[in-house]
Amino acid sequence: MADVILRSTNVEAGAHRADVPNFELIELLFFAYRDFVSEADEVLERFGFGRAHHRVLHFVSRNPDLKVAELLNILKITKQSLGRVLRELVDQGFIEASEGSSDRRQRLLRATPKGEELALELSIAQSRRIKRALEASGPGTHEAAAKFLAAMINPEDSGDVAKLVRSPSMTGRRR
Amino acid sequence: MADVILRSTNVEAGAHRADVPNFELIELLFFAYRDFVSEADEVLERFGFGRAHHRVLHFVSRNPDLKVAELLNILKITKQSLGRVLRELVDQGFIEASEGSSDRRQRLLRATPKGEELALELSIAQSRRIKRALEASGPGTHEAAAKFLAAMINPEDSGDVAKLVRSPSMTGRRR
DNA sequence: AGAATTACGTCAGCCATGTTGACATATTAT
DNA sequence: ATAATATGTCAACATGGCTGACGTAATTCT
Repeated sequence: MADVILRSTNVEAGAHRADVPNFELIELLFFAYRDFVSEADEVLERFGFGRAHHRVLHFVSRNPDLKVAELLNILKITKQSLGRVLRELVDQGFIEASEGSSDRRQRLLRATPKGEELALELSIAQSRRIKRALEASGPGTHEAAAKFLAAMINPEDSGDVAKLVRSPSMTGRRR
Repeated sequence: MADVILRSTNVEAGAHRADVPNFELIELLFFAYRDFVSEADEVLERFGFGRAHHRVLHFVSRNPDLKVAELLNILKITKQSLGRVLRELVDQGFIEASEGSSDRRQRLLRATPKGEELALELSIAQSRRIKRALEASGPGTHEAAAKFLAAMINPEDSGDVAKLVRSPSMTGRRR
């Protein structure tokens, strides 16, 4: 399989302690995320969906009446890219859109029961992996990991994200 | 502390505690990884490279004389996908290939000095974010985060990855 | 009221990067 | 000698990003 060789020297003579790259976490993030996102693939395949659909469905499901602009801000993609997958999700009855109450230009997105079901199935699959990982690590790992990951997020977004992660359907506008 | 409150709706009446998805970590992983990988984009753009080039260069740089098959196993992509980006990296002098000593069919990949320089620049940029995140979190976060992420990796690969990540310059052969 | 801005959608095309399948070449193993 | 292996390559296709341009309805500004 992967007979892998690693080496230690990568830091030249004058390199500062602060400049020594943390290869360990760089690589662990890569491998962990690689396997984490692939977790849902089989489920998605049953519906002819890809990872883009997963992301959209997830955040819509978690934030009922999410506005399109907010979703774009979360995903950091263009409206054209979003448009394609969102249209498929709406056409196939996983997501529905309603008119904004105060502002009728807005489309408020929410998952249908069918959409909720799929979103939940996907979340449960990914959560199984997380649960296993947390159990394999020591106590307090959950808090430490959450803190670390939250601190990895761009500070401009961390406010929104904090709100988003902890209190869904709380439409926070930014700056 | 990551004061996070999971939403209680979304879990039907009969749902087991074990089936309550960990939305917090699912979303933190998404946001953290999103910003983590985007970190290197500006640097890569200077060379007309994308994230695929980054991944290839990173693992080749970290594992001199890496075999093509090993690289494919790390990245979990097809040789055709690898071929394109690898060719560009070789053509432009960031990676060079030599004949395998014991098996002359193999191509042993390693970064050139130019390649090492770029790989290091990219790693340092990503490590700055990691360093900041660790400093913002409590002591012991580093170990906890590493443990958690390692445990998130598919068990079939975790052996390889463990070798890869933590024991540089160790010509480990397995299975 | 009229003009400007905003929220959203859409058409068209391009690019990066993944996929499958088939086939070629050299080298090594049986 | 034959088979298996390591790698490369051609061709076609899918997914999911992107930019640019333009349209429409609704809201806001003056």
